[in-house]
Amino acid sequence: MPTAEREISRFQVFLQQQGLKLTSERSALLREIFETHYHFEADELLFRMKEKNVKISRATIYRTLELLVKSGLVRRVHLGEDHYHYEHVRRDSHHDHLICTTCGAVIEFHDPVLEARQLEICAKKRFTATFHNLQILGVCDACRRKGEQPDAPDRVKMIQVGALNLRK
Amino acid sequence: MPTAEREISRFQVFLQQQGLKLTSERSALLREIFETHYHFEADELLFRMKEKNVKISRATIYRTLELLVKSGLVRRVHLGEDHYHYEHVRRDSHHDHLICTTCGAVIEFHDPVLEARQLEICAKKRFTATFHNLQILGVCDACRRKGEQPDAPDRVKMIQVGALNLRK
DNA sequence: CTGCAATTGAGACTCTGTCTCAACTAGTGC
DNA sequence: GCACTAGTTGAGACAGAGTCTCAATTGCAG
Repeated sequence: MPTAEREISRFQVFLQQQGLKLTSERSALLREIFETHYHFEADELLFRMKEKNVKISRATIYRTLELLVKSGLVRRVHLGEDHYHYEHVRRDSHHDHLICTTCGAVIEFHDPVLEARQLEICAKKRFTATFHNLQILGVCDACRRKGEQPDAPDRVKMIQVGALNLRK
Repeated sequence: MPTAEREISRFQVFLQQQGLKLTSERSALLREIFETHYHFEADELLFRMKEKNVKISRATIYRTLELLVKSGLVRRVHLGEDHYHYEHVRRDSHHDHLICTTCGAVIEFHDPVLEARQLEICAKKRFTATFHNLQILGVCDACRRKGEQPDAPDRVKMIQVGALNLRK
């Protein structure tokens, strides 16, 4: 469903509020982001734009991503361990991530009970939360079935290999 | 309480299991880490070692930190937004972080209810969790009291400034 | 005490992300 | 519609975190 138009107009409103302009580069990027699913990285975006013969510089990508994060249309998430990852925000559907350290799979989930408890904790500490970020690292069902090595040294090696996989 | 000796021997056991060696550099680093409280960064460690006239290269610091993370003596955490932060693990006292985006303060907390719920979620998804990482971003009590600007444009600016502060 | 595998340091390298500045536009006001 | 100007762009230099290489060194098993 290539309906990035709604998001583009939301972005335009945001830009106008800040006295900024909607350029062709910005809308091209937004279109690319909202036509793709799930998570992406800044350099991946640069590559995809090049592939489509849309000329756009790295600086502009980073600058636009910053604006998109501020506008709330895109969210920065920590997935693997490395650098930033981004995900577009369709509605206000917040979710967290289970990350398989063996195959790198990312499973999204949303749990109202968890969210509510977090707010309770913040209230107790007189902390005004604006955002949170939860990753649970471990082994997904598929990977667990494949390799069932129980002893300690092997497990360490497995984590090592998993980390490498994560870095793509 | 400068009792890094217990951790050093735990590390040695780990190293031996892996067929690795305990060098003077490694124990010096471990001592430094366990004599300090709370969070630190790799380059900060490099600087502190230089200050103490303990010669140790950047490569060795990174290599040792990797081993320490694998051994479970040190944990990698995402604090601000940038790069890695580390914290030593005294016992198995896991905790999460509230991070003030205005002043950069880090408040640790631990909540068994939250942990239990996370395990329930993993069980439901047939995911075997080994570790998790939760940061709640927001404004701490002190910062909230200081600046009480309610209107929208200012809030955006505040978040912007907060992000800058975080980067030290 | 010896041999050798593991480790170290120095510095080159990579990668992500930021900054600069001259050239270029969006879009407001006329 | 046109001109003006503040905001934007691209190219590439730059910065900082982290990794890699390789020759020299060292821990430690035998």
